[in-house]
Amino acid sequence: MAPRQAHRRARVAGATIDEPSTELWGPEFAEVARRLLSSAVLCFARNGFHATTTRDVTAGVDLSPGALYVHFSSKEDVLFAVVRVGHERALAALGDREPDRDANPAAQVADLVRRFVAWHAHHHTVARICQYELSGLEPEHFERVQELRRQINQVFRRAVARGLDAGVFDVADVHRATRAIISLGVDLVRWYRLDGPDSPEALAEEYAELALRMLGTRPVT
Amino acid sequence: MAPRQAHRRARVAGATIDEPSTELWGPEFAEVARRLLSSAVLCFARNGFHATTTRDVTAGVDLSPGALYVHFSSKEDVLFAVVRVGHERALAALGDREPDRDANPAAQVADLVRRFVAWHAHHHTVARICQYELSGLEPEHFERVQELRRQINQVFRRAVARGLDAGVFDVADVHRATRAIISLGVDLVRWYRLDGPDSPEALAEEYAELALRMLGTRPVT
DNA sequence: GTCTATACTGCGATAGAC
DNA sequence: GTCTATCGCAGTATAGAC
Repeated sequence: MAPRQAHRRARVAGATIDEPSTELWGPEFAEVARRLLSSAVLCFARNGFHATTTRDVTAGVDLSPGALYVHFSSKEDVLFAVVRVGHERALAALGDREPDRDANPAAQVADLVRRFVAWHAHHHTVARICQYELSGLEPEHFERVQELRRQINQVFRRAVARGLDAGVFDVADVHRATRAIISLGVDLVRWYRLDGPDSPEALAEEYAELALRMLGTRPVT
Repeated sequence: MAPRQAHRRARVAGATIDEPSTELWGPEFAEVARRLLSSAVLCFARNGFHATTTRDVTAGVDLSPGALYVHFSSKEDVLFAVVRVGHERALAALGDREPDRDANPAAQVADLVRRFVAWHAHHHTVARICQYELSGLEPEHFERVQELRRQINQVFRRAVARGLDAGVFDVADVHRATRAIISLGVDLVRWYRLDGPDSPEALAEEYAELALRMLGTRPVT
């Protein structure tokens, strides 16, 4: 068997892992818990949930192995916190306003794509865990996350459906079109890096235009 | 701690796992090795590489735990075989013919997308491991796989560049456009199921059209 | 709330018979 | 080439002192 520790540290699977910001977690968690979450995000993103040890997580914030269990009930509980908050923030980033009935549907879809892509680019390390590590969740926690994912899908689907009703989109099926748009926004967590040539906002703008093209509309200003 | 075995068996992370075909592995592997690989694919796709035990893999083909090591040197060696062959087949599916200089660039890109998407849909269980489990590879093996991924990217990039040179595409940047096209083809492994409403060929056709739209071209027949 | 020490489990890999 | 049996160890989680 290969030396696991060295092996693990070297593994990044091609993705650059940027430090997640501690503020992301909000007042729901105490200071130490927040730092543990950020350490966990780095570890999970680098090596995956199952390859990460509780010692890795605590060592990242200079605590002893046992200290984790004062703040979380298990390693899975840490993962759930990361994934739940990640999805909640992504959903919140889409904006909580009711869609304006009078606004241009194409502009609204473009706006959603911009928000979604910019959030995923900014928080691509957390978002990566939200996409890649769901298999580490216990069934009940997984179900809670699925519900958030359904809500995110619904926001996009409604916007696409409105444009289709208004006759400004040229696609055969709402679900399929929505799926393709979200695929673009999700897959960026696989390759995006903050120090690359594309700022989150530039990528957001590019993908908003691609989404409109896929929907069969010309860009709107 | 939760009961791990029951926990593990219940875990599918929302994706349907279809049985991989044994023929995929080709004559490179003996019969028993091929069956072990197919069992491993199922286990890895369901639970992830690290959550899968060598006992899970051997139990899937009614062998004793130790039998695995007659055919593979380690669990990681099994993963590498799966991921390497998966990438080789995906690359081969793109076709080995040199691009026809006289052919319509748009038609050529559409053809590549069709082949890529159809392969990933047909073999979505293997393809899922190729996208999600790279972090389980040792650095040297990971590098070998990266080389195959570069070749796949290059095939697409060349085709897009040809169309751009010919003036039939309306995009600012070859790399970015290629990236978006591949994102669609890759992300389907996250949600695709063979018993769903879209056949691999139907999805391939849909995505070929979306690719042409993103490139700023009208579909060609 | 953090520490040190450790109990307990389960897994990767090997040994040796057939 | 497959089996049974097992070694060695890594890793989660807990106990109990401070």
